[in-house]
Amino acid sequence: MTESQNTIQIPKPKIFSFAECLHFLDRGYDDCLYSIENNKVLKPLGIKNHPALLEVREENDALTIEIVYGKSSPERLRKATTYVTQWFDLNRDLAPFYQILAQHPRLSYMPEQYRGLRLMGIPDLFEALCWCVIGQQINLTFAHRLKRRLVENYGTSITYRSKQHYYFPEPAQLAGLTVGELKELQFSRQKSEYLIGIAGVFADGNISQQKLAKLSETRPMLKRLMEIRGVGEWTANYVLMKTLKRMDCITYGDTGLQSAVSSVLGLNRKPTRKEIEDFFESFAGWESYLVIYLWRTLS
DNA sequence: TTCCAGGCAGTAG
DNA sequence: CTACTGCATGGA
Repeated sequence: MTESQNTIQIPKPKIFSFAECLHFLDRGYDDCLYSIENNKVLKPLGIKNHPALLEVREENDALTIEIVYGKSSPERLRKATTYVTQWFDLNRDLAPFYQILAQHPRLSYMPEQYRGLRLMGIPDLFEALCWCVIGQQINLTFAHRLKRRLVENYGTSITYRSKQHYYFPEPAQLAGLTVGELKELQFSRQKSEYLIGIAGVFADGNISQQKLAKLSETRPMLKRLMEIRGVGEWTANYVLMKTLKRMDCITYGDTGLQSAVSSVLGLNRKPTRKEIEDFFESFAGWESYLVIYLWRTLS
């Protein structure tokens, strides 16, 4: 590898559709943390003090990552590869999941219909938790608007081709905010308190992605997360599937999930917790993916 | 106008 | 344990 090289290719896994993944990223909401144009994704890479902008695109049998802004090096290309691999969940073999789907009386259409859709992650735990709090109990359009205000006010950015590309703010940047400052951005008092509190425990090192990962199993991770004020069962399950890639998470209470399950079961009402548990029973070890695929039926 | 959205914490029984 | 309520705002 030469010093000037600024691209690297990742072989595509067996069951993978870049188009399905892009469909998720670009399903009509205004996300401020990446941008999509001509089937290419632009994303600032989270290496502190060394800003870089990645472009991810599909080329033949590979995903190509190009560092289009900032210095490239073998080390940074390695980090970019790790990041994209987590983001697109490239190291997972979906065949066992598709086998279960194929046997399901109502979901056997999914392996074909949504073939290659991956669990698109949020590799950073702090960002994932904040995003959950922002999204709690409000519609997704408004949630994206709130996130953009937060990011544009308190995050750093790089400018590339006269467009700004933002990093999510660091915990320390949000920990010092006041409720009043966030209320000016139209955050509710409750959301403001939750966000500032979460930023505080991250800034203090009280909790971290590494510490959480050391708990090694889903249940203690859920318990630990739910000790944080503002983090309930929905949020804890959401971040475990999106950030730590736990495969056995069900976002109970999620209105979208309830609506999808209700529709599949033909209930005409909200499913009970037990009905959701029963529905997921044959998907042991793939619950998170089933949630993602059920959400896919809604968009 | 009314209802509710990818919830949570607090309270009452 | 379950059931209920207040929170806050904008979309549909």
